[in-house]
Amino acid sequence: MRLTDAMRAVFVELLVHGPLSRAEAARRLALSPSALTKVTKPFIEAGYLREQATGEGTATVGRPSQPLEVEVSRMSFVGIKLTADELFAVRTDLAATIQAETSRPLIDHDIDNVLGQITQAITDLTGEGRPPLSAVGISLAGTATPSDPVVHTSPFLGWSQLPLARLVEEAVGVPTVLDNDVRALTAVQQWFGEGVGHSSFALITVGAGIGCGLVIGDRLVTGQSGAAGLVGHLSIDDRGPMCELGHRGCARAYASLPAIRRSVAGTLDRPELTFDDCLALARDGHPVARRVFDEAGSALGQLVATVANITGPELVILSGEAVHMQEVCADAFQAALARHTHWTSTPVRVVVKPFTFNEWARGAAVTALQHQLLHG
Amino acid sequence: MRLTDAMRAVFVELLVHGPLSRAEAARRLALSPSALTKVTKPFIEAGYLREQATGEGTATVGRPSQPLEVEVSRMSFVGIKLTADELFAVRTDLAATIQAETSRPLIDHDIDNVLGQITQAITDLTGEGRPPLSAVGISLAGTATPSDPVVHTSPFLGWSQLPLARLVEEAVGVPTVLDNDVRALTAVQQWFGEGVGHSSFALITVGAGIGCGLVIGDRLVTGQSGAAGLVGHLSIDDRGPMCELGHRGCARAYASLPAIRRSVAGTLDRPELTFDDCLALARDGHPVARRVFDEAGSALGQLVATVANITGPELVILSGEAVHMQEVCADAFQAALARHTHWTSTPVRVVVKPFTFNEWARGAAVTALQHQLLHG
DNA sequence: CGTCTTTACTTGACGTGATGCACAAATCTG
DNA sequence: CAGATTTGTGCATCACGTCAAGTAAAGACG
Repeated sequence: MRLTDAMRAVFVELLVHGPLSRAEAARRLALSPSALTKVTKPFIEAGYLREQATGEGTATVGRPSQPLEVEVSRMSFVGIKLTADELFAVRTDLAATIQAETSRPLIDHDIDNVLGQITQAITDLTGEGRPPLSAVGISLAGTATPSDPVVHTSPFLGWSQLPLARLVEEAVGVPTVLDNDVRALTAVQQWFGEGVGHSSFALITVGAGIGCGLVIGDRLVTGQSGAAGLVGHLSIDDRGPMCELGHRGCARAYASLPAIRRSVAGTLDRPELTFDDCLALARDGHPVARRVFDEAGSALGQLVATVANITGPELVILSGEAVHMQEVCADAFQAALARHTHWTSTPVRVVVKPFTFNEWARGAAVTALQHQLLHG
Repeated sequence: MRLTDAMRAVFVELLVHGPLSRAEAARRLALSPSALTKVTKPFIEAGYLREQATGEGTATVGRPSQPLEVEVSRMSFVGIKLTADELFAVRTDLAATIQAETSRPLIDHDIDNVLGQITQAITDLTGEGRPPLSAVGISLAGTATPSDPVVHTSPFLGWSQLPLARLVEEAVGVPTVLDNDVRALTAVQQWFGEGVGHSSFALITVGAGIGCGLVIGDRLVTGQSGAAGLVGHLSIDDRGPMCELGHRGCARAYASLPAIRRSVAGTLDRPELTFDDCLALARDGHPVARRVFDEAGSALGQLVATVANITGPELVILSGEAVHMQEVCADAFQAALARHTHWTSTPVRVVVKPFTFNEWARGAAVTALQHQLLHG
């Protein structure tokens, strides 16, 4: 089935903005109603769209509308997140709902072994009787972009100039795209999360490091050779704690999960404390933990304000493995956000999104999904 | 003459990327050669395009190409920059070349008086025998955007909710657009300056304040209600000089023109010193001036690195009334840029653009020009 | 209870805007 | 002077979306 621009636009609109009547979709996309009947017919015949059971709910004048819905099970995607020592994979449907997941350790970084693990994970997730796999997405920390199938340099995997997407594509026989991990998470928010309905927003992730993904003018910002959103080492002040690169007072020294844990556990000389232990101490009012989390919140607030001042997003989404620290440092965060927001603006709206680790792999799946629907 | 998307694209391509043969333009825009004959014919007939005199220069096989050139005198624009106490206006042709300029003091901020000054300036610049005025652009500090004809709040002009573009449009009878001053400068660079050929770049201006304009994915970034690029109060450190809002070590306290002058003149207790006097002292190795300019350069380097880390531009353009201080602080600038650039990236390429004050008004003209060609 | 109004959807004729193809034009190459 | 090569043009064609007209399905109303 050859797709026109209008067909793609209609399908994506229905996928992202839920069931819509033809009339409503036509209004939103500035198309004629007749265009919509024409455009949707082949999708319905091929089973990609379906007419919703008439809800008989809203009593309104005129002929009742016939909402169209994407048949989300009609396509299937696998997303894979690579870290230095483990591989996480999920299978999702068209709505990015996770259908199955798996993970496996990476013994070494030899490309043949990793490739084997990847193909194994994919076959595990896509057995018999399931909708055929449409595309695979792979995300990793570093400067990958979907428009380029090769990993140029990956410090922690020790790869350079590795055409990973092409290798996987040849091994599995399915289109494969590569992307930066934070950008992949941003793609999830853009189509299926808090970003829906916003033409510009920023996603800030707090976890092992601090990341930032940007959507501006409805487009995910890539940056030159994939290097945008590098906020981890933003200078907060010049007297604070030190990061592993020797930056005093940089954002990840203040607010990353390992830095916070180290700071509390180190000061108390209790190396066994986990991050959540530290968080519990702060919740109980322990002065050291409180101070560390307050400073982390302040650092994050300043970071969010800086990103917002520069890019002017409608919304900032906070997420990552350590977002739940907001429960103890929200006040410090808001104070710093207000203090560092440019005086002519009001502080940007911030929403906190809870985070589970498989979200990383889901991001990779959404990257594949977007690429397939927009450029497939 | 009704314009199709392709016609607009071809015209803009020829305007921005200089004379091009039909064949070359067709390749760049992914159109068929025959489309180009068809598209360019009405422009040539109406006198907007012209076939260049055959240069007989480049000896190459095949039929020689017939480059097309925009007849830049065919349209005319006026750009106006408003400051608290003066109005600067220029008239330009289609290539944004300044044809005439004028300025006049603003006695007060009463809207009728200002409107009178504006219309007077426009009639001064557009006398008899000149190509008819196509559009007017007005730029001012603050959060204006071309999509909205009203000045919502302008702190230093004391206006709020003033539909300035509509008023000028009614008074002069020509389409009028409003924009932020730094964004207008960025538009000049995008189409007629260093930004040509780059799909993403940042413009940093250093003058009375510090501004930032962004182009990402070939689009000028506006930000929510025009609030992007607010880098002036970026925190550089927390011990440095103080700005007028009481921020310690913020960028404008380190690197804006008045702050530098105040810092040198104040320390030396010589209030008569101008900025250029201070610059001369630094050039001569005066320890106080040297230190102040070095710190300004460092602050700017850190600021540029921060913007580049977040948005990943291909290029950063430095401009503004005080850029020429680079002649004494380039080393400090480069060192700070390298130090604050994210470790996985190489420092962004920076070019310094000399600046004359009428550039502000030229920016407004280019805003009008872009708006006219893209949406007129 | 029938008729009117309102909104949703469908169908086929039509128009617009770009393409493909054939061809002319203008140069260099051997 | 006969290819080779590239540019530019005219015309048939085609693809994609709009327009106009008509059908469908509900509530509103006398």
